Amino acid sequence: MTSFKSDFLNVLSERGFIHQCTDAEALDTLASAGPITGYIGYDATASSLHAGHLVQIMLLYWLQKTGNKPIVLMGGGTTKVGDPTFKDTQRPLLTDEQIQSNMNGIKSVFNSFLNFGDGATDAIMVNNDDWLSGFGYIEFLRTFGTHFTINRMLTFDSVKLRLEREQPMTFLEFNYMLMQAVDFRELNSTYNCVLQMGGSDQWGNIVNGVELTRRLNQKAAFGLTTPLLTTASGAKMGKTVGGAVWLNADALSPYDYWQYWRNTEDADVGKFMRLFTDLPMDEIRRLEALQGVEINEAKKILADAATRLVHGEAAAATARDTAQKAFEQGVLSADLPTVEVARAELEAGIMLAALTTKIGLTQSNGEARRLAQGGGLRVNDTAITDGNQAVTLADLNADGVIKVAQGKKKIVLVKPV
RNA sequence: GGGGGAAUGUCCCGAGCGGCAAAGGGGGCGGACUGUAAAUCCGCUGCGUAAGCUUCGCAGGUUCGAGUCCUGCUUCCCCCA
Repeated sequence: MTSFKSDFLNVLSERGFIHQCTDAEALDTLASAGPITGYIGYDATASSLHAGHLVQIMLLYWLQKTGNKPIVLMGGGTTKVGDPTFKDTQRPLLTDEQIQSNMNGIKSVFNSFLNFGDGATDAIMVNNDDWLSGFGYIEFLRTFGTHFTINRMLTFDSVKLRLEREQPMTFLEFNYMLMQAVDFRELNSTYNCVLQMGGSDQWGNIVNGVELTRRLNQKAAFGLTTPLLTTASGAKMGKTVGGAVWLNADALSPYDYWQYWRNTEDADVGKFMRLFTDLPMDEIRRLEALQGVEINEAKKILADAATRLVHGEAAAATARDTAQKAFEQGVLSADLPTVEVARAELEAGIMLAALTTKIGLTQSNGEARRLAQGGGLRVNDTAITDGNQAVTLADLNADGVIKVAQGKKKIVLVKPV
């Protein structure tokens, strides 16, 4: 592994963030000379970012930690077009209202990772709608269209893939890469931003921005991408029982978030600690070397550190404590996910299958029944194989709740009200 | 403009002589084994307590019966112009 002069690239490099870089040497020289400004763009396609975005967020985190200025670019404008990169089909267009509300949801998570403000290395957040929407069509074409050739655009993998699979790509989507390039140029003009980062799938888009900036602004500009992340067994990252691993607490509770990291495969522990925590490298090297049962300790530390970054120290501690009680001591903690059910319903007796569906453990009664048959449902730690069995107030435990579990890891406390 | 093909189980791929709730994968979930891991093995994977109900691009039609045949429409692909 090459050694760099700048802290920034050294950290990224030893932690495994770097996949490709347009000119690592020149970027290193620049970064070692003084603070640089870099940005990453996020399109507002959902109301929360998820674990898949985390690598990129960590890039901004380290950028700031090593004395540089991060810009968070909200894709208010680009989301209106929709990024076609490596997608098979066009996604439905979002309305302005949806985009706005998604952006509001996404913004909050950055506060946990970055310090925003007016200082030299304080992070700022900008919205590309501010400049993109202002362009007239002809003006846009004349200003930027002349710098892109169709010949070149068609050679990008992101476009080629779609064409080779004989899937249509609309002209609208085809314009996305221009808009992203314009973003970089705009940020370079306004904030002297010299670096765009992103996932490896963004390489083509980033390179376009780098070239456009160099050409129009006659300034140095760099691009850097992170490797595509999969777990050691090849699965895509960021999925869990309930769906994506969201970063917003209202989309995924800190407890579930903690659980996600706790369940990391052995082989991924070191990699994840490098990428998703700020633990010192010495400690990571020590922890990832643990073997067998001992590596579970490392996983807890990983979960703690990762949760702390997103949800804060207190939430991480609570999550760990809750998990420890539930899994290691077999004790219930009041902090487990709790759902309130009308007392009257329990009094009358509610079918187990209906109950699990009601509290979100299953999607339909039929699914619940099948699950039960396979031994996947338990009430107060007793497996119930008949989904039609009634759950009543008699099932309340000493704490006045009913513990319903789907499998071994998904536990919900039912509380009568 | 002409000719030929394709759309299947609300995750993906993909079989399907007129009797099909629809083969097989992948993925996901559950169980066993373990260490809240991986690998492996087993089970489940449309809705309904049930009778039953609703699915194969959309709308009609033929038939006792249609994913399967006919007509029209939509979308996509290929070839010719």
